[in-house]
Amino acid sequence: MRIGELARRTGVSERSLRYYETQGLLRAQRTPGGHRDYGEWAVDRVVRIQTLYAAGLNSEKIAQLLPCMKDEDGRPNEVATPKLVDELTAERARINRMITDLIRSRDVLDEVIDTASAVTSGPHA
Amino acid sequence: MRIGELARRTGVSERSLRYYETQGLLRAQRTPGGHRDYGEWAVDRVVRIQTLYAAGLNSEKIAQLLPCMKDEDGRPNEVATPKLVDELTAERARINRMITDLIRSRDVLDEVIDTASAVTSGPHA
DNA sequence: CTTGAATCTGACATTGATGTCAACTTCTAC
DNA sequence: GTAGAAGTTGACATCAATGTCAGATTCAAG
Repeated sequence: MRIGELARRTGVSERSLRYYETQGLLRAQRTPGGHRDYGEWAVDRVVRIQTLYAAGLNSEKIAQLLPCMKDEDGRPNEVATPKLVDELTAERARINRMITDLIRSRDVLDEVIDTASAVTSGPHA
Repeated sequence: MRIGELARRTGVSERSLRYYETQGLLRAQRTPGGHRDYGEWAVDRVVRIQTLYAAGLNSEKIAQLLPCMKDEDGRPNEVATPKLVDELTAERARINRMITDLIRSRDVLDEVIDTASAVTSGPHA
């Protein structure tokens, strides 16, 4: 498929897809005329990339991580080096802190929302 | 206390504390000479601000939200308007998506880390 | 062949909290 | 009162993914 279809199917802009390529996250075959040509695997790949970006990993880490993830054949292409494992462990801790924080913030929002709802619907006691 | 101490106690840079003030998030008394003078309450306030920033809320939302949060006296100063409640509900949904995503990413990291550990410690079967 | 849609590259802009630096002022301890 | 630490404002830089635009090329369908 070409970049437009991949963008549509993943919800990621063409701009970003091209950027991923420059970051070594997403390779593409080229047509004789130079247009990118992606296989079906690209959809999963882009979703993975997005998920990892959302978790606060940067391009470099993702580029190192992707080949260590299980592929559609159920096995990774590479195994993480000790150095990478260290970095990923640190990322994991950061993600845990982030989750804790998000839950705390969500609780705050819930409280404020609940309070407002209780007031606008009128005191019941 | 003055800005240096507040920065030290909260782990937030003086630069950021001044920025919070411009965003209407943190008020300060001033000494006759113009130096900021914070009460004890400021420590909690800054921690809250940080937590909300970490959850992806921007200054404007935080500024609206803070007065609706329970204070040290256990009751909010303001109640969220319906419009704000709508926005906060949207933020809540976003936060939930973010948490889901973070957990997924954490699982991925765990898998990669476990795989690498299993390999470097030698296959046991 | 032609035409319009899609894609290409490259450059520049944006965002928003924070870093950093400069020049000046205030505070505090002696 | 003086020195040095700490604070003040204002300006400019940064980061990293993404938006946007321009000009040129390719693709696909008639």
